[in-house]
Amino acid sequence: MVSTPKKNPLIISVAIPIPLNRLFDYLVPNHFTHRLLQTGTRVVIPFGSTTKVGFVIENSKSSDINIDRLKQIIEVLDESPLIGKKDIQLLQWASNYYHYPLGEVFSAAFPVSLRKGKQAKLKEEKHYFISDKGKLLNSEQLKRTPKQKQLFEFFQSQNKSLSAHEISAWNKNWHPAVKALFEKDLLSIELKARPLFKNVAASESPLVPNEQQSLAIHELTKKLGYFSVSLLEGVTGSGKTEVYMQVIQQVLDRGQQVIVLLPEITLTPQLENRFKKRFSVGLSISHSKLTETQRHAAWLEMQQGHSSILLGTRSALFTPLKKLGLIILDEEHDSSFKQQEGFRFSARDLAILRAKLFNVPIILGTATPSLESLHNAEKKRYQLLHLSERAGVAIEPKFLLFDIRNKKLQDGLSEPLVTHIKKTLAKKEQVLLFLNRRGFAPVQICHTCAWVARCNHCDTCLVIHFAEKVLRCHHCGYQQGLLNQCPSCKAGELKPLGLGTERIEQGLQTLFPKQKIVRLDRDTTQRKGSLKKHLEKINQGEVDIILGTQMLAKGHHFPNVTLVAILDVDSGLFSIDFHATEKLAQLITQVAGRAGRAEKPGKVILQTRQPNHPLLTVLLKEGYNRFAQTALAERRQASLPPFSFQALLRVYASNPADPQAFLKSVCTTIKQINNNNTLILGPVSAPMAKRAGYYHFQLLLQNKHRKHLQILLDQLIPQLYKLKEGKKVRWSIDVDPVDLY
DNA sequence: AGCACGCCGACT
DNA sequence: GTCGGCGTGCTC
Repeated sequence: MVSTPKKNPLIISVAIPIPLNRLFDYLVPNHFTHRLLQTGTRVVIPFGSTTKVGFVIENSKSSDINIDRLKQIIEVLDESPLIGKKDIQLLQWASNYYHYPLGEVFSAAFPVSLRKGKQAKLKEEKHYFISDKGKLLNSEQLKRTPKQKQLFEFFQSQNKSLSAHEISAWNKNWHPAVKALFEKDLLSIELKARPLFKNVAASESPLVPNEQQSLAIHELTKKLGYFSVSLLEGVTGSGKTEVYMQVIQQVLDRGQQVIVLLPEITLTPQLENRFKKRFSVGLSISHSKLTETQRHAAWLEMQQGHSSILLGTRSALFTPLKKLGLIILDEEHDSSFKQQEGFRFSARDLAILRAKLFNVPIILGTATPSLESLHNAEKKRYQLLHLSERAGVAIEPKFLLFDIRNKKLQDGLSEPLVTHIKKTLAKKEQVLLFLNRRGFAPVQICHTCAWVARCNHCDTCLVIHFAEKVLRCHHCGYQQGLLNQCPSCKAGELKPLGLGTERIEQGLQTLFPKQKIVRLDRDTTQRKGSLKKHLEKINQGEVDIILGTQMLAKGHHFPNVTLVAILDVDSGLFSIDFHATEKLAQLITQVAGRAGRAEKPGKVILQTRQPNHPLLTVLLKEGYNRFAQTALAERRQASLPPFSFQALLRVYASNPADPQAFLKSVCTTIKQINNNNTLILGPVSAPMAKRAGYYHFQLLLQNKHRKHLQILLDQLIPQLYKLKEGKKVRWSIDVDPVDLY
């Protein structure tokens, strides 16, 4: 076919996944124009000296670029766009709001396979059936291979072709026998399209909800079919999941699909198992630890309606659905819903927008709501639903503050804490110790001249990892062997200073030589499945003391733990980041939630040098909600979010003068445009200026009105691309930053 | 982001 | 004399 139209050429604007905030125009050859290329259609286009997959945004008759300079598209990949109009709207909004290139934002909504141009087809299923040769066979002839005989007879009894799935349902260890029969030419293979719904037998029926659960289920069911945001505040163990499942059932009964978002990959298997037992519909899983093929399949299963429930992390939010009916976002307060590099979106905020666009309800679940969400609930933008009863028993853990000023600590443990641990162990109950620092000790220091081992690439000290005999930087990963002698004074002895989980573990082993101690941190759970193994051992009662970092705080159930101790809460009390106290309060409450489940009352001990700190006293005496109110009042007073809106401009380069020059120039630029009373905070060096050999600086912009900040950014960002000082640095914009680092 | 073009050091 | 270092500049 001849192409290049000379008259009335059709031109399309394409969003391409490159860090440039503009579209590129292309000519559409005649043989593609029998249908209009709709927004969202994937096209292959020549770009520079390579080819790329881009997304059609607009059709037009003209272009700002001289028509002779336009190239032609190479291929149209989709008959029609793979994502719907509302999802495209969502992506366009996100691109504008987060000031991130549209092509990159589109890209984030697709699995890598589709970004690379793979066909949007689910693999056909292999089906086996008895071959012509097999039809002539008497199964008795297979009596020397009983497995094969059994399988062959199963095929005869079914009298139809069977998928791997169906054979598995009959016998899990079918594979060798099928292979053998196939090789003997007794079975043949055909490919069949996937059935639209895979029905799996559910083995569990709904539990009888308590009064609060019933009320929540009732309220949430009423909202189906319309947009609303519900903040489901349920303390740990109050049965949030049961509420979710009963509402999900209602959505499934309406023939609709559900997205369930979780902050962490480690939490997906738990929920996956419960869902599989409860629901007889297709369930797809999507998170970054799956293979590309698996994510491709999950995306298309939801898009084509094979599955009804999608369980996933942050990036799963954009998965297109045939018929969205409900979004659930669990552990709403968790900061991992905010993407921390590249396209820095908040999955929570975009999930709410998505629910709004599709006119469906969204449930935000948590035991410790974020201050923003509580503020929104106060403003009646969200409906607050409470689950305060712990399912089964209603025992709140008891908090104890241990003042460790001037107290002798043995490997981080105060004497009274050791006594409590002993008492708990004597009752055959488990102890959970929490310290948010891994490694043996955070510093190796010279006893004579006070020289410390520092990282050459970062502003940090090297952390001692005793078992591995290395000093390691927790920021850039640099490591070297342990030093025996001080390289500075060449005389002094080098000693570990401070505490890490590894050192505490060693200390515990001397204190409790007969007890089984398990340490859970990034160092001990790196191998796949090792976390799961540890958790199983803990819940089978094979472990007496559990010691770990952050990862313990999230969602894992330890029914026999009755004593929880946070060894050092002080580090969270005096951070320069105003989010730190909120995060600490959430952490304490979440960790405390691990104690005293089942029939045993729990105790939570906090070791601190700040026993009179208002945050701690309010939190412990009056609970998380009172704390949140106090913290919100403080934020209002200081005009901090959610009473103002922020954007952070981060800059780094290998020469510290370059980011400083850039930010100086940025400040001048801001003052030249109408900045709507935007506060300019900075420029300052980032809290840790040197990281992995680069010097980081930042500028914080703050305005009481979201819109005013957005208008400023709209004007400012195109200028940033033009600043000559910007060429020597890497910069990025973070709208609504949650980590000011 | 890629990828090419472009001007200065150690190598067959 | 060239291979290649990565600095800057463009991509419809």
